[in-house]
Amino acid sequence: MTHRPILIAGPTASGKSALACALAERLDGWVINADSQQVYADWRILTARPSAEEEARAPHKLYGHVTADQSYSVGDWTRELAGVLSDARSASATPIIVGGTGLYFRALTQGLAPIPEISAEVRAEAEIRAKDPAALFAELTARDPETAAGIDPKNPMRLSRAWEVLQATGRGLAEWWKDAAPPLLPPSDCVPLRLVCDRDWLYARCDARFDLMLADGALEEAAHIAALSPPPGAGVLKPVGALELIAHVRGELSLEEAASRAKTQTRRYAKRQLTWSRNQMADWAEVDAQENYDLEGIEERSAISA
RNA sequence: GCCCAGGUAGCUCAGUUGGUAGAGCAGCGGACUGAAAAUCCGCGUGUCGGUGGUUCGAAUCCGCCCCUGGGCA
Repeated sequence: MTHRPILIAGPTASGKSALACALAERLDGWVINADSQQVYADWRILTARPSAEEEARAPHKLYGHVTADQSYSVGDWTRELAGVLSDARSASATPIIVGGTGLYFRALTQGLAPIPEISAEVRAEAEIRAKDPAALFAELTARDPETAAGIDPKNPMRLSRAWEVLQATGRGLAEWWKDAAPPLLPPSDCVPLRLVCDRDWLYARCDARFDLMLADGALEEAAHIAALSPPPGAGVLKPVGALELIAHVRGELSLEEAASRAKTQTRRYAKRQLTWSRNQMADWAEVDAQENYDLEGIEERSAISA
């Protein structure tokens, strides 16, 4: 490998996959997915996975390899990524990690606590308890005040996670975090880039892209998923627009209404990504998504000086 | 042309007997440690159609005008 790994974080519909592909071609690299939804095999169009043409131009890893009945988490991703990075090293390929999931990038560059997998029984119990956030927060405050102090008292998912870890391992999250493993890729060992762009420009692209998804067969994908009848809350139902399109396929929502809601959800998602990027990745180098990419400049930054 | 109902936030609307206005959605800001395209927190952003009048004071009452929808011709 003659180049350091390149990290490309950007909001949905910002054109980051195209940038990654162009860089991979230029540097003999691999495009590696850092998007929590593009891992699902059954969603290609709705999750805006790289096209077949792009996949033919450079190797793409960790895309579409998770089946609809599987769950997937940042832990799964981090473990799989370790293997891919190792393979890339053997193949002398430059890893180009691209995606929109801020949490995945955080785990990658800052490390993840070695918390064991929690059993389905405990997780189910935690989910039930989280339906009463106030009570669960009170219990956590009593049993694990250090973790509770750092948790949003009204956020059921965060409370549920804190409780399940405490219940299953006997240790609180705050304790576990103190054992965080060193990051797979410290920022000093890679080139972290974040795409920035004008808000109106991005929103217009989100809207236009959803219409393209419909034209490309997103409804057929939704019909396929609907036929699998995944349980409510399944990971495969998480992509923006999934529930709306499935509702339309089932005749519960007009296409116009489904599309309108999905576009709104997409904009809200993009906004959250921008907030994360602006505040959590403030020290990453900015790349303007609206201008022609300076591939040469990025290559130079990535080059390992002898 | 006449009659009726409406013109209040980006949208849909609320606004009691006159005291310069508030909900939902959208939008904006923020959080985020194994569901993260998830989940959660915070913030009204306004010539109350226009204009003249009554009044200490008008989104609110009166006159005229403009616009929209419906009805009658």
